[in-house]
Amino acid sequence: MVTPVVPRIVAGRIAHCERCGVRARSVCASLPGNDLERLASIAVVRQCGPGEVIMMEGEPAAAYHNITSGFVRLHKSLPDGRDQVTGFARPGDFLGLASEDNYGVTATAIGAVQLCRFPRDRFRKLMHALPSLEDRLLAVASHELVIAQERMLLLGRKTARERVASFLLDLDSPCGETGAILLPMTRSDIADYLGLTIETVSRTLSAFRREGRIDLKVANQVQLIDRNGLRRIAEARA
Amino acid sequence: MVTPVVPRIVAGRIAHCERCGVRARSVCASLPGNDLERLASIAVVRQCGPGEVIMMEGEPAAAYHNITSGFVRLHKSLPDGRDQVTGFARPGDFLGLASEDNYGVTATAIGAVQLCRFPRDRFRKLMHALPSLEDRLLAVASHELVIAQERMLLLGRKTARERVASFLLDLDSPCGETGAILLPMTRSDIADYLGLTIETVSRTLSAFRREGRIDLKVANQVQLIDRNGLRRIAEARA
DNA sequence: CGACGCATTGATCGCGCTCAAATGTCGTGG
DNA sequence: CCACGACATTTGAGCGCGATCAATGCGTCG
Repeated sequence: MVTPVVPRIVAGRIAHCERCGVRARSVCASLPGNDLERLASIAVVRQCGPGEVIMMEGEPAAAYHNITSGFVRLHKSLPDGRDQVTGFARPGDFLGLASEDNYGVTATAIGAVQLCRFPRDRFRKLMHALPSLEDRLLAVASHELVIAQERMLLLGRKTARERVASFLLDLDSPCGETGAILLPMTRSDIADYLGLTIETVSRTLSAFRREGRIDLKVANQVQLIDRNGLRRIAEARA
Repeated sequence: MVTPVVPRIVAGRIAHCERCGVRARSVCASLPGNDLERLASIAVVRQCGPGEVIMMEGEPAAAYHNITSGFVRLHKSLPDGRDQVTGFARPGDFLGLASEDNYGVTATAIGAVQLCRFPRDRFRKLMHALPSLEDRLLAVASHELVIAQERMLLLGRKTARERVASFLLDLDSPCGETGAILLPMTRSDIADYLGLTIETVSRTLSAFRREGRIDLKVANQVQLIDRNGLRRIAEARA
């Protein structure tokens, strides 16, 4: 078994922020040492298995969460089962911001997930005491809004090819320029993210492979070959 | 000519917040009298004609805006002209939140628009000095995110009938239960908002009229008749 | 009046969905 | 090691919703 960067912590125990591998990427980065301790004091570490629901659309927003390891699917559903993934969350991402009194989306663990849970009231009180934390949250929320607007353009106006190309390029940057992209999510997740069906996603990936734009070693491992070509497709240029 | 609720103010003049008709609806509502004056001191009133661009996607985010009268179209475009309206803004709404260093969307005046312009740096400085203002902005951003997620579900997964029904019901509440809904935007705006074409929007509205769910007195005046029926369609129930 | 812009309606097309089958992948147990 | 089943992915065939192309209606303004 591979040793994770983040040390395994028993669920329910207090977080050890100073050793946390995602601190630099997360909202916690805005806090100096002693303030970080105050945040840590209200955090509870939680473990989730694959498919486990972290928070449920429509239910009272009891807590905020910060992912320390694993991937999470954020999604909304229609009564007949149609599902729209609004986003994927990675280690360091903050969940629950998109809430008023009730959660707006459901968060489901894709694989094993570890996160810090902050009870809503205590977190909000602390946020008011720590201006740099609120600053950071506003920045995160604004950034999420920009992402959301980009996704509306994708969902409302882009073709299947453009959607899949955009998706591949979005995944590209965080994973670095070398090596293949590892997809933590299934075709079904991707389809629900892009507003398509699994078949269309699969067909489009196969087409990109035939055209020499990508290489599919295994189903969940994509190597980008012709980034510029994909970029042209994604942005609908030429 | 109809006298507007908000007194006409010459462009470039300082705002008169205490007389402002939209104060209760906007971010300014979070501020007590003397703080409001500080905000007013950095505000510049601006007038825009129909079609005028208030801010442009990709350009440096030089200022925030608060609409005091008129309607605004927020949208993103693809190089080939395809356009996605990410939202409509009404009096009291705050623009520019969805920005990092550059604007993420373009804001275009639909009719005549009047707004308060806050230079970015001065506004951010003031925001840090006035916690209740930053609080309010975070609340606004969170709310916008919830709206955005709902729209992703609509754009990614709903049928044309479901989209149009959702649109009509969304417009319904702010306009009250009685009388017809006045649509300030064109069919083209609605289509770009719903990820459809003008023809499909028009056909769907006609279908709803034939089915006795709505009444179309004139093209931009819709009377909802069967709200429950529309609700069933919008939510894809039964 | 005619010209223009916006909305509606009609006819046809095509992208992406649906239904169906084949193929691949992985874990489990003989 | 292979046989087997469960499940994810790929591929194929045909269809339908919404787009496209085109014509008409309709209100406003010069």
